[in-house]
Amino acid sequence: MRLVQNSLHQEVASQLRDEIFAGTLAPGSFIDELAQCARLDISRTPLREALKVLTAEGLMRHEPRRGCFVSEVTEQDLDDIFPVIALLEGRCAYEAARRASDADLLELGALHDQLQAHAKAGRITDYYATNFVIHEAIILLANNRWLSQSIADLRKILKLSRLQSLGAPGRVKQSLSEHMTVFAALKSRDSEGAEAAMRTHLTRQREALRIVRGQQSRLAS
Amino acid sequence: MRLVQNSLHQEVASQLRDEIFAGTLAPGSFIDELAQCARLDISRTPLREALKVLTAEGLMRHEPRRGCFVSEVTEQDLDDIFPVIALLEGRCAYEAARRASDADLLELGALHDQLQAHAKAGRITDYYATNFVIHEAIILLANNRWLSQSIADLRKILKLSRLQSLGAPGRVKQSLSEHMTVFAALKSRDSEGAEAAMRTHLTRQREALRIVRGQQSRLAS
DNA sequence: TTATTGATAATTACAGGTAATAATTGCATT
DNA sequence: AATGCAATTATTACCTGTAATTATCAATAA
Repeated sequence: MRLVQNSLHQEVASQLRDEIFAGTLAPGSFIDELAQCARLDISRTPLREALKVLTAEGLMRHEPRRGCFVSEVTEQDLDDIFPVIALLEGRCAYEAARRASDADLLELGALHDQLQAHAKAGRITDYYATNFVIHEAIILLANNRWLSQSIADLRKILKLSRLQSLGAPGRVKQSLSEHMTVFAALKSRDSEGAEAAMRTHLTRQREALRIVRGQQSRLAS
Repeated sequence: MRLVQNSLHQEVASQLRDEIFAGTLAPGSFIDELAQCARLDISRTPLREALKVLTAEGLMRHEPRRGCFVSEVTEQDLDDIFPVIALLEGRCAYEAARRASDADLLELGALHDQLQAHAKAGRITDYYATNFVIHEAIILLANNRWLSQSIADLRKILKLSRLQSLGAPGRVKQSLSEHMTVFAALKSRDSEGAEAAMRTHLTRQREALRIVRGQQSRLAS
């Protein structure tokens, strides 16, 4: 039996990462090392190592002799990232259509039933959760470590900006329909159809997001 | 005027990265912290911070309480990575075909003349260099920060395994021809053609590599 | 001879101290 | 009153010491 506790700097990185995703550490905010050390009750070494990790992940930006700041995601970043994720997850769908076993498709089917139920009942949070699980499942089916890694890296940046694309009017229903199209293509082992449908889904996601953000900025002004 | 010297840990990370790419630090090798500190004449803090960065980049693997090891790239990794890069650089070519100005194409033309000259003269090293510049130029023309970033992340892993695809018989000539096809598509603003040609180029690169590696492993056994 | 256990040595992980640099504030000068 | 300079403060960057853990090696028992 081997019980290797994770390094403290990993734990700290994980903790800070979650706080960034939760918005507790807001984009642009400065990280006061001593304050964080006091708050987390650790010394400066593991904190600084954690900050280096988060910086390498793109979640923070480091200015020498000045300190670390939580990264900010611009509209331009979103415009850049979404097409790339669409490309990559499209490829996942393509591969998934070729590799998925009947058992895999059965599991996916159950997930899509859930998705449909959540949509019908208006349970947005649950819809988000199941939606996430479906995307993960398709990525997993592609069975390509580096494809997954690339997507995960980019999704981390998206997560930083805490998007709420389902807030757009009618978006849940539309999203569901797109998902069902992807799934139908997977079931019929139509790899190119699955790829195209997944790309469409993510492109529409970006458009829905633009609408929501447009509303929000209009409200703010 | 603002002259911010880079942090020591960044310098160290950069130095170690170069040594990994050069093969001085071989894949799988253990990093003795004290020995490295002595060699680089620094203390343990900046070294350890650098190791965290390289680990986050995927160039090293960290085992708690055991230390850092240079990552190893398997054939499976290559099989996974190349299709993803093909996808991403294909997209770059697609975008480049739409965005390149006449001046851009003129510069690219000059680079392709160089490439052709190096190939004809059998200057493999120069061919590699110009080939690299052309890829970079096309990536830049796509004008998508995160697309570039994703490619760079993956290329770092490839670089770790010090590939020599041009060692395959006839590969230089074939590679040149593929490049000219991409360039022709760019010149005629044929974005889909450019994308397809770039994908073909990188797929063939993987095949050439497989041949070279096959020969090498046969020699080794 | 091999396996297991205990002691020793080597090395990582974390803490805290010192030095260097950037930000800030107050004062003086224009 | 505003601006520039200087002194002070705050904070990062780096170094080193100590504790904790793992690996190594020898000795003993099966």
